[in-house]
Amino acid sequence: MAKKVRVRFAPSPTGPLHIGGVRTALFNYLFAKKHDGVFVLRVEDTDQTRYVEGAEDYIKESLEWLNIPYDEGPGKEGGFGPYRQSERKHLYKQYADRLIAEGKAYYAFDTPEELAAQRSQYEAEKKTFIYNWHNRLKLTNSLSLSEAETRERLDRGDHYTIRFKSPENEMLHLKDLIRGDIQIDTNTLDDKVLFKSDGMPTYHLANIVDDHLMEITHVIRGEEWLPSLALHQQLYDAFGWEAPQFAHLSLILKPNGKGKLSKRDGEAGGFPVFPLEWNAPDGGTASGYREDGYLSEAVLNMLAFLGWNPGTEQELFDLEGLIQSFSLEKVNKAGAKFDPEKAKWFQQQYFQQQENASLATQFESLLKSKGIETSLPVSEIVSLVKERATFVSDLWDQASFFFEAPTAFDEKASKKAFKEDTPAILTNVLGIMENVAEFNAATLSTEVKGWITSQEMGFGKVMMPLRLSLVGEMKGPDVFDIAAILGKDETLSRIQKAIETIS
RNA sequence: GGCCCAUUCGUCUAGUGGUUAGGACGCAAGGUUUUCAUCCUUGAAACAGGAGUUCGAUUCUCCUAUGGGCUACCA
Repeated sequence: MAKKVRVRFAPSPTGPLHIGGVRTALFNYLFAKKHDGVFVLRVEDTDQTRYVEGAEDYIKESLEWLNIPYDEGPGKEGGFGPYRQSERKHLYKQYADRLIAEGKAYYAFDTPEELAAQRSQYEAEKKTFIYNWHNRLKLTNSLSLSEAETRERLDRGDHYTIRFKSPENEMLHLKDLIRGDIQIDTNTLDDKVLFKSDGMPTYHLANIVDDHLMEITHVIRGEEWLPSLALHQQLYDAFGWEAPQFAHLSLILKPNGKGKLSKRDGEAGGFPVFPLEWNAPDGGTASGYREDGYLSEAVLNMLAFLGWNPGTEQELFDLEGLIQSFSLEKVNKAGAKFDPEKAKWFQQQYFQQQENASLATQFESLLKSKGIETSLPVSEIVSLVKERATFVSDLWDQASFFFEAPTAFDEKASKKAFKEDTPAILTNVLGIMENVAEFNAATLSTEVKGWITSQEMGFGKVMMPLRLSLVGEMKGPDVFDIAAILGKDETLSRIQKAIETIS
């Protein structure tokens, strides 16, 4: 029987979660649910110098908003906790020691300054500095030092790191679920630091130990980790552990220009790069999809299609549909440029599916925030202008004239619509509307249009000024629908006002 | 510089050893709406280049180019 699928999303709490990270979380979630598995959140906070207050909460809130909750993680014990690496600190050292005892790792006493000096010297000679078999005996470590000297340094408390002893002349055969087979010559690999002088493990060690201990079966992570796959595989082998299967996701790139999507691109292009608005402890801020009015379903759908597609022509998927259709084989190898326009299109699709009543509630609170109290039927207004909107905020742009009478008339439109005979025409319309049997759209329409026809006049001569009187611009739903909602008094008053203005 | 990964319309992508290379976003034109938007129809738009394998390559192999990632006691 196959092992129960367990995947993890392992972000570092160094700031807000970027949509690339969100996509990684989503793919992990989809894969887990597709295989009836477990989705684990593990916080990788081994670098104390980069820890940012609030980042962990931000990550949790983002997953919650997107409705992709973790099954196990901080606050949700599942028998494999704790789920913060800082709380697992005591676990790692013994594994590093074990590697040393078996001759697979060694102590290194070089200071960061010494290494930096080595690197710049190599660079000056146009050579590449790699801390590995070809020069490790020329550096300061337990391989180049005598046993007694190593002991002495350790005993007197010298700072040290523990490095992995990368083998010479071996060809590694790695496997990636998305990319297939990858071969690496170990001669090009360096002896990575496994354990830092501050007593914390590096990502590499902590990652392998935790994935093993947490019984992770599939590691789905960003492509930036592909180069360390060789190290990780060797670590599993060194410990004699069965390695999980790996899948590396391509990166999300800038909409135009070079490189991966960054916070700056969002600022420059006027679109969010983060799921939620972020207010950093140091005062920096960044906009988020949620605060910009996007529906979480739209963001999820949009993100899923960045680097993945179901192989059919269907593009709109709810979460359940994504779970059913998802497969790692369908994930693309190449990086995808982010397209804010397509993101908007997804939003528009989902926005149109919203119930009028639900939108009306949201619109009402927006109106309230603008200090507008109204007795008009908001739900009806929403149904009239909804198809012109993509966000709740667009509703205001499309319907503000219902709540605020026009104070000016669009210049270009006025030139076209307001002619010498316009006041006389509007006065006639005013008379018709005043005496209409029932003030509703259908009756209004019949009466006014009937009159226009009887006058053998062009429709535009009447309809354009009428719209301008009520709306102020040449936009919006059917004029008679507008008039009906506005009510008799307000409609007549606006027409009256227009007549006065242009006379 | 070294190592690794990638390359189909402007963008996201489907696809196959023989196809009119399909869809979506965006763009353009037309229609509907006597407004605007929506919506509908149509259109322009791609297999990076060069070798090789093959009767035949966009599809397989190699090289080149381009793009991306990594190259920290960061993750």
